[in-house]
Amino acid sequence: MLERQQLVRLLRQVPLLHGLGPNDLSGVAAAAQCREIERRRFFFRQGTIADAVYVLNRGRVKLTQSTPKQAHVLLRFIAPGEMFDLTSLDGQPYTLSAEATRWSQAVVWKVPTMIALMERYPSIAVNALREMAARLQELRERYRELATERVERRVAHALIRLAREAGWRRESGFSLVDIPLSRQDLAEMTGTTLYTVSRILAGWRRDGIIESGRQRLAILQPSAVQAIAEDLPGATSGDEKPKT
Amino acid sequence: MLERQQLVRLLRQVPLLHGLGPNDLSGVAAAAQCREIERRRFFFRQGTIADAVYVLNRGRVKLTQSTPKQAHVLLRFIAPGEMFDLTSLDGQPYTLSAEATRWSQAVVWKVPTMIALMERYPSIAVNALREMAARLQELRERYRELATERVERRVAHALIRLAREAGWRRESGFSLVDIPLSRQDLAEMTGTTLYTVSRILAGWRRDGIIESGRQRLAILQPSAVQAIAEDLPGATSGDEKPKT
DNA sequence: CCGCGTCTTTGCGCTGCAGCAAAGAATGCC
DNA sequence: GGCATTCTTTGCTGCAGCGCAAAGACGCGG
Repeated sequence: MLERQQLVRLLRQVPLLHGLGPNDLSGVAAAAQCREIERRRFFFRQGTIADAVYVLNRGRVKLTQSTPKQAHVLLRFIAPGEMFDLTSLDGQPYTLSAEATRWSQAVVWKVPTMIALMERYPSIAVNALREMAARLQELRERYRELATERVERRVAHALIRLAREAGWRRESGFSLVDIPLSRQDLAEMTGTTLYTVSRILAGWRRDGIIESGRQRLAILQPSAVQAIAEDLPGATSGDEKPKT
Repeated sequence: MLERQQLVRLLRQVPLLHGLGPNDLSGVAAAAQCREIERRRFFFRQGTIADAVYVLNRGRVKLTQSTPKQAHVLLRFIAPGEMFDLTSLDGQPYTLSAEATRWSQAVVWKVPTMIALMERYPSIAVNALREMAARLQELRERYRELATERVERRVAHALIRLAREAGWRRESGFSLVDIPLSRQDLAEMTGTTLYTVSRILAGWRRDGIIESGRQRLAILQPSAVQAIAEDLPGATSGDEKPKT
């Protein structure tokens, strides 16, 4: 658990609370609770009542949605400082689950508390809007991809996003060390199957574009991945497409 | 154009402004502008700077996103009273286009103006958050569908949503009269092609589930559409699926 | 009322990808 | 260190749905 002072210092880094002065922050901190959970445990699960707003402090969280018949979709990862996607302010159930991919710590406000804080410090609400707008934007983009692009390109896009959000720059390219990322995960991010993902990655590995192992992945040639994601020349997947 | 009084009366119906008193509303109205456009014209287009927040007053608006290579995705329709999805508060370009499907009128605030209003009347910001959360929720659901369900079921879901948002109840079922809805539109909503949509609708028409013509569509048996959308018994598409 | 443009239908061939199955790797646990 | 578990790879088969082509229906404007 955290001391008040420590908590305030942390909250200063949180985009949701940008623009608040030290006194304000202290008030906001006073209304917060703190939760820590182990790897593979859930901050909340789809179906339970959405009664709180979460901001991740340390660790890494995976937001997923699942269907009655056990098909899962991986929506996004949350990095420290980010707010978990909020689903409802009206006591509806969560429509997604938040699972820690490793030990994680989050700051939590009850929904009515947070609404009161927003009424008192409107810039919190505006910050939240910004963050929601950005999420909506990204999801729309992925939706369009899913509707219009083939699998290989979607996987390439997924890697680019992951590298941006959680990639460590190395001598050559990026490695995605922060997140244990299985083929299954990638499949659930891109709307395909683990088999197809495995085949695609195998191809890229043969071409020296990536390096990959069990739950690990490194991008050796970011530009090549980019080329596959867009429709640039230099895409390697076998057939060249001669422009007429 | 509208008189101030008339505008205030209209704004009273707008969810975004719920909770504001008459004086507040008058102030909000004073900061607003009004735009009217013809069918097939755009309130704004993807790529131009997002400098305003829109609330539809009368008419019907279609939000679409398109790729460099002319593939289009139909994100949603906006009904009177609804806020257009906001894409950015920071001077980024719009990532979608807003086209009137018929003569439409919208109330418009410049982004900095709206932010100032939100700082002054925080409940506007909270209302906006609610609306954004709902959008995000729906989009997530559609994303999951696109990733996990087959085309026929996605189309059924699209019809259900349309009926809820814009359907007129008739003796039997619903007719979707408000929106000229082509096969192409439905395809762009569900991530498929107009051919496939046409074939699916033809099948349902044979089964008496719907009635459809050029840009028109009526649902005769809502429960049958529901049955296809979920996996209920009574789905008609040829093969029964005997539960083992 | 005719002709033209737009929307819709349907036949047909093709392919990207799903989805078993089964054989490897890598890892963790006792 | 060895066994069990979990993750990955890869061959093979099948089919849902894409997408061309061409004909038909509808509705609008003149």
